[in-house]
Amino acid sequence: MEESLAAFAHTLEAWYNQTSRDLPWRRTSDPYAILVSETMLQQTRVETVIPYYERFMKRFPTPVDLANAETDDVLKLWEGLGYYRRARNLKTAMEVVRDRHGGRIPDRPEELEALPGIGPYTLGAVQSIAFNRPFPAVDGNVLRVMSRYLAIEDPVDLPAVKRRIEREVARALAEGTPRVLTQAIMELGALVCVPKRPRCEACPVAASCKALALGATDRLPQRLPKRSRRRQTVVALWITRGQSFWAEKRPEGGLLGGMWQLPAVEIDHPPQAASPLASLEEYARARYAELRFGQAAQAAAVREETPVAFERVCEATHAFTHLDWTVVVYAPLEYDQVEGQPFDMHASREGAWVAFEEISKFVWPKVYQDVLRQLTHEKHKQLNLFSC
DNA sequence: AACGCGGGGTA
DNA sequence: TACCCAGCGTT
Repeated sequence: MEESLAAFAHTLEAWYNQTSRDLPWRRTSDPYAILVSETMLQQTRVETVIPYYERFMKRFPTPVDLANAETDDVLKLWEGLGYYRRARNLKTAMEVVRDRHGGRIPDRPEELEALPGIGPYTLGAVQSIAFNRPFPAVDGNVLRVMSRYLAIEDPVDLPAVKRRIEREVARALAEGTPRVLTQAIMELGALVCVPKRPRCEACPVAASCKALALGATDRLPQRLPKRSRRRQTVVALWITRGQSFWAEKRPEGGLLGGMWQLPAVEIDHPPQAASPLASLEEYARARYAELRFGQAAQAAAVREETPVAFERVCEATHAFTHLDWTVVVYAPLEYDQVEGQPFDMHASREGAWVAFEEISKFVWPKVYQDVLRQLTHEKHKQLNLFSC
């Protein structure tokens, strides 16, 4: 067993040294650069990360640069990458590094692990890749590779299975060069030991792979069943004033935290509210009345007295991991005539009139980028509204 | 242990 | 469609 694990390590490292891809974060062992790349790579593909990583490192080359940055500027560079909490945690972590570690990423595991956003995987990645220490970094790739190599039939989601794989990887790392082997296992998972139809004929450790010997590569790794997605209809408002429209900022925590959107109502299916409104247009009217005239009873009264007609101007869908959105955008038809000049918005959260030309200064979720592209397409199709 | 949290590529 | 991706934090 010891012997086969050592062979596994050496064979894989030799393969990696010959065939590995040239990726930007592999040209350095700067712990900060490794941490930035590993954070971006969480649940995110290499090809997606590369341009984000390049821009990010150019703009925030050191921990202190990131610590001193504005959160909105950090989010702007993260826009489109998803899981925006990662960006906030990374900045917060670098504030700690600036204030308590002299601006250098700490190398002690306990100090590293205490930083927000650094979990078991990222701890292992930084320790092994940046500091060349035998800490296992077990991600989806490694779970797949090791569950096949060892023919582990239990679901890899189980903590006990993950612990076993971490143990095996740690032992392998002790037999080799951690900064090489950690990346070698992941590289194997990314290029050869892929989820569907693994390319076993190209695998350097096929000869000792138990799953291949058993003909089990197609059914491994086993995973626990996924839960189904919730569905929501989002009724959003397109309220224009000249060449501007009204937008608001989402709350800092939670889904798409701190990003901008059209004023909207998110409606569950089936409805969770005690008294759901009769139609999407009713939701649009209620939200609009709230914006114009303020909350609650006042809004309800005004809603009755000053009906406004709405036009359905655009629609978009978006699938999150845990949520399905159908966004329907309504525009009030008459307010411009009713109100020939700017009116006060009783926004319950931070809001702004956004000029079409200044859309790119704000941070938008993907689905609202789609919506805004549709709504501004005719006049502005020649402009690139979203790039920095 | 279960859930919330983005977006995109692939079969 | 469904699955999965260099996962983490909260409850």
